[in-house]
Amino acid sequence: MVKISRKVEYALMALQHMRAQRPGQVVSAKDLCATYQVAFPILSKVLQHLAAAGVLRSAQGAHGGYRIARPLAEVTFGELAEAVVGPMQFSYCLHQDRVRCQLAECCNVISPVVRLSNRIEELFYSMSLEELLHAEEPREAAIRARHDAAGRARAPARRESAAPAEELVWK
Amino acid sequence: MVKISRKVEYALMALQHMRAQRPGQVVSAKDLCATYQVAFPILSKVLQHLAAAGVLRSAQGAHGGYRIARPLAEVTFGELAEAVVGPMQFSYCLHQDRVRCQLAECCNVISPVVRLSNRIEELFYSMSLEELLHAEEPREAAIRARHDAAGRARAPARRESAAPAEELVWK
DNA sequence: TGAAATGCGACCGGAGAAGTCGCATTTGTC
DNA sequence: GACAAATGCGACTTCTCCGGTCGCATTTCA
Repeated sequence: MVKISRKVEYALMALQHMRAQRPGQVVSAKDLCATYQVAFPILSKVLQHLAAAGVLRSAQGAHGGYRIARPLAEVTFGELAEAVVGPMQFSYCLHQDRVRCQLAECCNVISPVVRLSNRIEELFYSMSLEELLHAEEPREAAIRARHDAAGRARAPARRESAAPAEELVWK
Repeated sequence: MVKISRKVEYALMALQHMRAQRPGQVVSAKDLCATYQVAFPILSKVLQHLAAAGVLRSAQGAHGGYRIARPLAEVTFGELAEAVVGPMQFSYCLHQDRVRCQLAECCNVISPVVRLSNRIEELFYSMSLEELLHAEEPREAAIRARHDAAGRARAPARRESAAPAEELVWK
């Protein structure tokens, strides 16, 4: 009855990855897809939503990509979820106009359901992404390392030698 | 991404109703359906699950029905949800054998997802039904009163006069 | 000018939830 | 003993939403 949306998992995966990059380092959706075996269009859309919500910053064009826009300690899980899957509707009861809930006339649990929804919402908006993603497990570090090595092999020291990484920072 | 299942709402409705009955008073599924405009088979199944979980006690046969088996302060929302919709699966990650998650090989968010799931589970198992249903709103009291009045009209003082309510308590 | 990236909207298929049907079983009452 | 009223339970259907796909526009670097 409570399932974390796949899109939210993808968002966490992307942020977990970016969190460990050098500051200002850009990661393209394509790269992330290759590393984590996710279909491009869907991960792409997730990243776009995160960018629209101000969690990521995007850069179009060649050598574009995404990077973290705000410290993850300042972003809550609730914000992330809402950015990726839209406003939360915990219950049929709570539809704005209540038009979808045919029980409205005789419902005796509106206040309990509201109470419950509030508790869940509080939880989500009290957890920062930093708290959630902290303490990367060895397994997770290994995956990222593998990805980074592959990236260097594919584009041998191009960015690193031709231009300092700092030039990739947005102005 | 988090929606309270309709069945859980039905369970809360039934408990909210029974909570206000006299101790030992039996309520039939049919009566509840009539009051709250819920299809009989589905509400019936919800009540059966609650009975199987020990939250309600059922009595078959004529004048049978359901009543609350344990003080609601001792039953958590988590128990209720699990009874009604089965064991919670917060994420694709967490399937026991992990066979359903094709990302397992390269997933870098297993620990965050577990952390998140635990927080939600803690919340659900820390809320008692008493806490959730307490302080019935005027609106909810009115609905129950309407139901009770209708019940007395349909079966005029039969149980009340012929036998004390206490005789309906399970032995 | 072309390649590489994001941005975005329309569409499709499948899993799971909600709801339906039908029948067996139990129990009180006449 | 027969009947009525209730729960018990499993198989089936219907529908909604989510994950995923496709295609094209736009931006930017070299």
